[in-house]
Amino acid sequence: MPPAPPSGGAPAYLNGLNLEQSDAVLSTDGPVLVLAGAGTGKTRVLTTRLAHILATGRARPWEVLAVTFTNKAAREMRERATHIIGPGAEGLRWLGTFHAIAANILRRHAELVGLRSTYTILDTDDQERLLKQVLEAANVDTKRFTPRSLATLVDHWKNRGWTPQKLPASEDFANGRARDLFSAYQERLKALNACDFGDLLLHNLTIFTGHDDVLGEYQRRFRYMLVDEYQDTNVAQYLWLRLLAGGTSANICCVGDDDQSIYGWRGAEVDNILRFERDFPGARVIRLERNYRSTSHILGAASGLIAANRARLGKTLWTEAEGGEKVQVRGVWDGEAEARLIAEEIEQARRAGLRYADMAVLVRASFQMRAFEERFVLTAVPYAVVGGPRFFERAEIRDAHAYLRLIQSDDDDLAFERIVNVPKRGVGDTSVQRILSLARHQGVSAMAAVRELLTSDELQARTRTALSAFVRDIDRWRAGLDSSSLSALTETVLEESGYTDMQRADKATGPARLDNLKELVQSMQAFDSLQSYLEHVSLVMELDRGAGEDAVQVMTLHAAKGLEFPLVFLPGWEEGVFPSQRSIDEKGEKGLEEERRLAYVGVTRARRFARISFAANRQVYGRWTSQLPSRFVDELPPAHIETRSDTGYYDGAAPGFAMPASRWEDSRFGGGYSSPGWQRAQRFSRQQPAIEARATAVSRPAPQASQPWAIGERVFHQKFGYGAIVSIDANKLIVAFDKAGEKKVIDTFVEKAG
DNA sequence: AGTCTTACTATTTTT
DNA sequence: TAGTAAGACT
Repeated sequence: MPPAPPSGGAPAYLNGLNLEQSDAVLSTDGPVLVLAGAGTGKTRVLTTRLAHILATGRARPWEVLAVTFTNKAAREMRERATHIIGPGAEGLRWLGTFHAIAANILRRHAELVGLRSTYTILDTDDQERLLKQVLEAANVDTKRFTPRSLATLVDHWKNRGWTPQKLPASEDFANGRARDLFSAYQERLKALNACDFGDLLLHNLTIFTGHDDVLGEYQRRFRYMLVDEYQDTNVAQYLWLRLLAGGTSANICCVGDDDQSIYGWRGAEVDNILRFERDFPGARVIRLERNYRSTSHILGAASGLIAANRARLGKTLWTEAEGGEKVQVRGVWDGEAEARLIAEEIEQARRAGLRYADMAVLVRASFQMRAFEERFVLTAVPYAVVGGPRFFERAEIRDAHAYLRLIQSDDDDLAFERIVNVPKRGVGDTSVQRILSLARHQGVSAMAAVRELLTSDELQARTRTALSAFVRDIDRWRAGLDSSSLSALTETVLEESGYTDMQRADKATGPARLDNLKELVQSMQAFDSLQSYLEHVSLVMELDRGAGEDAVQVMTLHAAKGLEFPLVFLPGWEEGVFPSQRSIDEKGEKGLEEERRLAYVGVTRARRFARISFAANRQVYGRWTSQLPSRFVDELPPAHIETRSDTGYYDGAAPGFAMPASRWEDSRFGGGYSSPGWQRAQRFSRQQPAIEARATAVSRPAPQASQPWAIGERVFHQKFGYGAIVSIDANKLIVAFDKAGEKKVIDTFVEKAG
């Protein structure tokens, strides 16, 4: 603990905060909603508030729950809190992302939902493979009903807090099989001792609502709660927070900005923030409206734009930074001309003293990036694409992880399937199916099934040799876990398995993949156990890689949230592109409002200069299309913009797009959830035990009762044909086959003849 | 088991 | 247009 502030004087960490900011920091008790507009010092308020709670002894570090959405935000909060109050902040065990904290809680109470504390967290790729198996097992046409679409749907359900039992009848997939498929998937997860991202929160809800004692323990522990980006919370997260808050007088502080809610498609419910005062009657609402980032023209343009939205709490941003350049709006002939123009302006800005890293190109969708990349390469403008394909989602990284997961545990069937024949060892599809079928019949893991099959004649000799070597390798590497470092072990595994050789043989993509693997091995040096490493990668899907170069940042508008740049380019403001046609088609007026918030986020990223542009023609997926300027261009207040059109494609007034005022019915949560939320959560809690009772600790389906075999009995085998039983040893039979001779087989593969 | 060919699809993606 | 994924073919 740092020394108490000198009596009478305000603590140093309050210096430089404006009135509203310090109000938000000092109103520690009771529910508080901080509406923090773009650039108003939100992070500073949040971290200072956290530091203040600790510094004044209101709570000890482990008694504060502080949740964020991203690992980056969590890291930043921890660093800044440590900066203010020193090492005392290190005890902040409950500062992290929703998922990381929920995963911790689930580890402690896994058995209450039928999991073991060693459960694994599946990523979206594993999730889709598993769903594919579920769909195939249920004879669903996976062409018409893709695993991916079901994955999206399941995610959506879980985001709403729905278990299969709670799934509303209105939800459908594959002609009325939604619930069955959902249930089957959950059963498979349990059998694998695994859960997906959505489950982390959902299992928490099941535990909290079914076990008052557990919930009570956490409610007492968390004396203060801080929630970042509240506008992005989904229903499950909302319920989770409500349960932990324990009542309407909790010391909960939610910080957010309804105007920056851009993840509705991910399940975020702007309504959560809009109804905070109803959820917590008597809550303090503090608005941070003084902007420290942008010039008044930029703020004016952004404010005018967002004013067209209906569903908002309303804030008026202001700044003392008067003047500056007006937001420039330009029309060009086509996408190529747009890229050329922006590349030129980048060089101009650089001659005027800006660094490349001070500039960003923010696009709606990644297909827009190509034009810029091509132009930047041509004109030697250094650039960096932020986001893009994620490191941990690359095939080679996932392969390496699959090896490690299998070394960690024989039970990881998904890992087994992924790498049993990578690199090729001559274990074909048929053999793999045979293994999995045996595993399922006996209720054991695939590895166990392999071990068993090796003692029989079921597999071809060549396959058997290959699998036997594979099993021996895995066992040997596992034995090496204790004696060598994780990164050394991984190198050994990649080398000895033949994986690196396989990549070396691939002249096209091999080198890049080998680089990635090297990087992976590098990043492992920070970990001392395989367990902790695997846990880390499943929750923190990121790798800090050397940024720092002076380069123009190219990214999507979504990726830009929370960032700021002196000069921001906003290309592609055309109807259909931005706002995205699909967004409007799918979500109507709500979708449009979210697009508008995205535009608002984009404009407010700029500190000094914002340059909006649109093209009359654009090549989309190889097809030329004519574009109209975005309705958002019309909505920009003329006083804050300056339109320039060297080509005459823009005459200052784009065709009007009079949108009828929204009359979209607010059918928020599929019925029930809407009012009042707290009572709903309580009711939800009463119903849970029924589900809980079913979640017994069965981790694999019960083995099938073994058939009563008799010596001399005639049997039929898929591969060896007819024969008679010679001897019986538990589930292994020696059968004298009419054609194939005497073979040792496993009873699940034979049936009684005749 | 590996290679070639064809068909399909294509926003945003905090964990 | 391009990139992938599944199926057919050898």
